Amino acid sequence: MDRAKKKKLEQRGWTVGDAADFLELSETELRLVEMKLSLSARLRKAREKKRLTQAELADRMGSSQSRVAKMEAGDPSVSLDLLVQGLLATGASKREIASALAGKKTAA
Amino acid sequence: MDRAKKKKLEQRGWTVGDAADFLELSETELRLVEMKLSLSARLRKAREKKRLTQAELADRMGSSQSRVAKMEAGDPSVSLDLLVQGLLATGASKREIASALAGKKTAA
DNA sequence: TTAGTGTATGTCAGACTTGACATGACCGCA
DNA sequence: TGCGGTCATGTCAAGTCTGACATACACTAA
Repeated sequence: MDRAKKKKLEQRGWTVGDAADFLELSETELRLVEMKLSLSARLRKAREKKRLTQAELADRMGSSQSRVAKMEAGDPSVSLDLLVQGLLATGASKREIASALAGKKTAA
Repeated sequence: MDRAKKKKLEQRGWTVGDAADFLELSETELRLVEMKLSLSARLRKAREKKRLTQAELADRMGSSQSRVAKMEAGDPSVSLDLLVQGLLATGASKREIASALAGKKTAA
């Protein structure tokens, strides 16, 4: 399955850059990882702009500080769902989330 | 939240937590669900445009016909991750996915 | 130093998601 | 009428993700 490959990648900690030697990590998977990284970067910016601590944001979304840290760190154990929930919890709009997902520059 | 809207969602199998004290959380939940529904609608359009059957798309993404059906049906058991992977498998770009996520009309 | 605040990282049981399968409904066609 | 192709829905073992916790690190102030 595709999943085995993905897991292999994840064990190397998102070696997104040059997975060339790493079997054909499908183009799709790379794009998905890129999106996640874009969102996690945006999440940190959004949280800092709101001057929230990780613990405060965690509280807002019913999660924990450690998971928020992982979200912002782009940890492979974090789903797209959770990243989006995190951004929503900072008050981001769908449009803002979409823009982050597309990889646009942080406007703030 | 709008009663009719909620009912509609529940008919599709989504359970929307509705305690008054969790109003804010429900609001973000709702937005998340809206995004998923937008993406699933877009997925069906993208697949049909490419003239792929559910089984063919499933094959492309290493999944199964039944799961693709659930994706397009907006089944709650389908994650955002999987929907995005599905769209990527149809050849959609990040920008197109972002646009779908934001709820824009299908432009193409 | 010690204390306080904020963040990072590893672990794990329990909850959730997944692919696969079975099965049924629908449609067009011979 | 049956047949082949497509899609929908339910189920479930196996796999993944999650919140919580413990702990460590960085920095600041007393």
